[in-house]
Amino acid sequence: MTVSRVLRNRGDVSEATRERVLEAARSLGYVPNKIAGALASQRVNLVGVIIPSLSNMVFPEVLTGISDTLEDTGLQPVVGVTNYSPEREEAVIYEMLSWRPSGMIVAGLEHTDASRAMLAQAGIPTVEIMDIDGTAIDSAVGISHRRAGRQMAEAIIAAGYRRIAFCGTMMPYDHRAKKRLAGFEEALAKAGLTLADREFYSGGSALLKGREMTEAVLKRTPDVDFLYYSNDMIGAGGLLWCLEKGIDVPGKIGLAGFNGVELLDGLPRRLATMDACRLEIGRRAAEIIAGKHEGVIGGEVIELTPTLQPGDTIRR
Amino acid sequence: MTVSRVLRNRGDVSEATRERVLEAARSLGYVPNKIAGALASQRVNLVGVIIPSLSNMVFPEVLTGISDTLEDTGLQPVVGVTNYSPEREEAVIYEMLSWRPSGMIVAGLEHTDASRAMLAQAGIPTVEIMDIDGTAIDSAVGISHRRAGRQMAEAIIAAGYRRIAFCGTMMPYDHRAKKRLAGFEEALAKAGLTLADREFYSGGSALLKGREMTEAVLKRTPDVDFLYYSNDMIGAGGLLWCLEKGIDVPGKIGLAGFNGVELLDGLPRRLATMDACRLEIGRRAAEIIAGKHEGVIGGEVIELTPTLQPGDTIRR
DNA sequence: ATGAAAGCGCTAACAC
DNA sequence: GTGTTAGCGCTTTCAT
Repeated sequence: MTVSRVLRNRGDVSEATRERVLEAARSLGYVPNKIAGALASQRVNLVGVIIPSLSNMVFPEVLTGISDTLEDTGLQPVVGVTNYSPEREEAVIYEMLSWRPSGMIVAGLEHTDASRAMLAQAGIPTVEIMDIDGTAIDSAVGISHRRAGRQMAEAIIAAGYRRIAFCGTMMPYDHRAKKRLAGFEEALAKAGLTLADREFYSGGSALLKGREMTEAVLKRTPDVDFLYYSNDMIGAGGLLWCLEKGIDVPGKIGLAGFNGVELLDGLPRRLATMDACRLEIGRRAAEIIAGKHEGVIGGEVIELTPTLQPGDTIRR
Repeated sequence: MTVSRVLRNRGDVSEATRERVLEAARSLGYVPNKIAGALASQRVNLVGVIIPSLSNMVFPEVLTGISDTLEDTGLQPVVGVTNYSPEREEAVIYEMLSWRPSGMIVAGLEHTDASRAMLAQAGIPTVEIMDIDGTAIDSAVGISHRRAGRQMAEAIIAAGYRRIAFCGTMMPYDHRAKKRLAGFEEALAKAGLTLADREFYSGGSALLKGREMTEAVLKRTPDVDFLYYSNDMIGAGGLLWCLEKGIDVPGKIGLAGFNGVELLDGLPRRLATMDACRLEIGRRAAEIIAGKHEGVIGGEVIELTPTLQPGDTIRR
């Protein structure tokens, strides 16, 4: 009826009735029922966002980008967390799709077959984010982690390091870290090198783990002259440890991480890293959803290019 | 019809038909429409969670607690971010309530009148988290920040420090930081002391800001012998700066932060801090919602007691 | 400019 | 154990 028109600023309503309705709504503390509205209109202003974790600052940052961009489109993000489990992801996707959102943003390109099928059949825009090394269901926004790893290896080799070791997470489902390492080793191989050592961890304080892993590697393989970390937090831990031990960085040992986290700005020395374009990825993904919303069709793949920040932990 | 019964494991359905329905659903890639279901059943498995920010690791951690606990209750968190703006919070609450969630979890006790009214009238359990210094709408789970500030001040004074300064955020709506400072100053006053200096910041890398503020304070008020930071990140920045400058910590200057963040474990020295019980708060809040769901009524206020971790940056 | 009526896709209650 | 029916609170379309 008329009330509905007023509340949605639709159709012609006289100023008088309009005022009356608004007043009544306010005094009654009326909150419309979107469930009924959505059912009737077949329109839902929700966007499902699925990420592996909230403990890793990377994802809250992507979320911030999404949230900021969506803010003035009338769309609302709904977040689901998978804990890096494909089965959990499948369940969360199912759950979200059952609310018939206007779009989905999902981290990564690796999903169960069922997940891919559901997303493909949902009839809504889907954006896979963070990674572009693989096949997208619909749209994708991210960087090539393979290339990022390769690039870092090339920079390290160019700087003259030869005994290079790797420290990273053990998580079997962190596909992006895995791709970075693959690209890294690929570039090493091309230069006739192989990893001098490698160390993995899971759980705990990343900064502390970085220290421990660094110590372990250097004890086991004392002639290592470079440590490549799968993320900045463990890299920062390694850096602090080296500085404390009085090790010459980057003279005797060079260090590099990945992500370009803000935290690094406050460290005694700037760790070499690579920006993962997190905010930008979030923004672009949200823009695609918001745009599709207006009628565009067809998947697009956007590759962002991370910049290598040499910092002060690679010799020049 | 029967299909509905199967999909929800309700009522008696023969194994045969059950199988048939399930099979059909699977092959059709059928995803039920929760919108229609919710409208018909007047039940929604969603819990609204409203927090000020995702950039501050504190909130993702609370979310993790909520998410973990809700996981096996069939309830799903839906996150809204306010950026510390009461108006935005009001809008987000309105938006969420319009989806008729089973419960709401909202950070803090300070809200606009309209927000409070909406939550009070929604007829669903509401849990205000993080803080208990004030009046709750329904239930609340948190710590007394006022008391936390007081306790830290008492410990500092007991350790013999007398020229005490404060460094913190400038955010006018960070009520909890404000309460900690109030409690802190209250305890100082009781000992006949006042803050020797104070410095505020907003935005940027917290670690870096911690360094800058520490330097600024010590330059302006060289006889300061203790720095109380409103959070651990800036405290960590201050600690790193002091260590680099060769300042005797905690001999010449003592330091303390707040939150008990994991990061501190990897620092060269353990910053004194106070655990804010973030995970526990998330868990308890989720439990209240999940419990109410089952029929209990009446608001309860749960005060958690943070423990002071003296670390290595307070003299003993 | 306003009202009336027909669903949206489910669930709940009841019949069979 | 299975089918039938009447809504849930809106939006949409069509009349007035």
